[in-house]
Amino acid sequence: MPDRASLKLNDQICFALYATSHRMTKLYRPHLSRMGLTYPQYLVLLVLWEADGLTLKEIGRRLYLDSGTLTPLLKRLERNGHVRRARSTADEREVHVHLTDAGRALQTDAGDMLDELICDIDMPAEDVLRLRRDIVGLLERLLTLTDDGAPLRQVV
Amino acid sequence: MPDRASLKLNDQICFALYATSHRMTKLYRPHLSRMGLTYPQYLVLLVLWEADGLTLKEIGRRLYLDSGTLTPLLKRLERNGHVRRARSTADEREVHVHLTDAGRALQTDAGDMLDELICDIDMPAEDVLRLRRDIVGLLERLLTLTDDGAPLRQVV
DNA sequence: TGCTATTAGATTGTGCACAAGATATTTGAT
DNA sequence: ATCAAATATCTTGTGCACAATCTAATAGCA
Repeated sequence: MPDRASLKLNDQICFALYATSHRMTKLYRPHLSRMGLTYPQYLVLLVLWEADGLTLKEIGRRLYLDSGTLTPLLKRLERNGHVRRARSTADEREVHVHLTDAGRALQTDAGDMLDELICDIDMPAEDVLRLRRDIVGLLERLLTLTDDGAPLRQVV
Repeated sequence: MPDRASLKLNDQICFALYATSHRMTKLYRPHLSRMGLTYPQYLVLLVLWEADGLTLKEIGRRLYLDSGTLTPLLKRLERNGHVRRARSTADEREVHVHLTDAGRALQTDAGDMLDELICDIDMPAEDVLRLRRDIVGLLERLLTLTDDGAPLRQVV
């Protein structure tokens, strides 16, 4: 008979992820707050800085968020003057999201923020890169389990 | 002059943590749902299975959650018959949280769930352990920056 | 051309997170 | 003993997450 899984809190990798993710958000919060953003709003801007004018659907695909989360979030970003939402003329089901000048301008502030946070965390860049790569490895494994869309690998 | 930080979404370790944590919760959800629990409620039970009768304050310290999150969460756990809340007689400011028989009984189901999830994820135990240790290493670094909590007890 | 299925997004409802502020109890210094 | 500070919890308000459901637009096809 194989070992039973540990039920101790501090053995759970899911709790390590949960706590670390929230703590990281907490580190960003005061900086983002100064820019008038929340953390998920900042993620949307990261996406748009790379590819402006994407649809809600595509933003959601990249961030793993659905319309129930993004619709109100994008409305707040629009109300605060960071983006503009526009129905596609070609396909009126789609909503394209475009940066405003104000939204584009925040990219510089975000760069400054990241430089500062990286300095604060003060971990060897190599270690951070490796850790990110390992976490993404786990993420990809989870995606094959929960993504009912197009699983790359079938788990036996 | 040092390199500027990358603003690409997929270079952000914070996003890797964010996405992986949510995805992990998604993997737990159907199992927990069958047990009548949400993921944060399950975390509270993990704590109580290790040490029953803790105060709200101490549960919050271990999970890095404040009373604004825990008070309503514990009320739901109580409404669903998993725990009992009781003001301390010694110090009436404190609320001690005790497992009910039903709450204690869920520990067995949780063990079965974990065995199943570990099997689904199907990663070498060694890799998972190392990854958890590395994530906790980052967490502890973050705690020294935002610090108002006690560090995680390092296991193994 | 009509009908059906699919798709994109919006809405509703529940449950976290967490900041800020209120309340009640206890502690500690006079 | 008295009152100010500290402490534990509760409350309120904002903003995610996400399941479930709805609506409108489009695509596919007989």
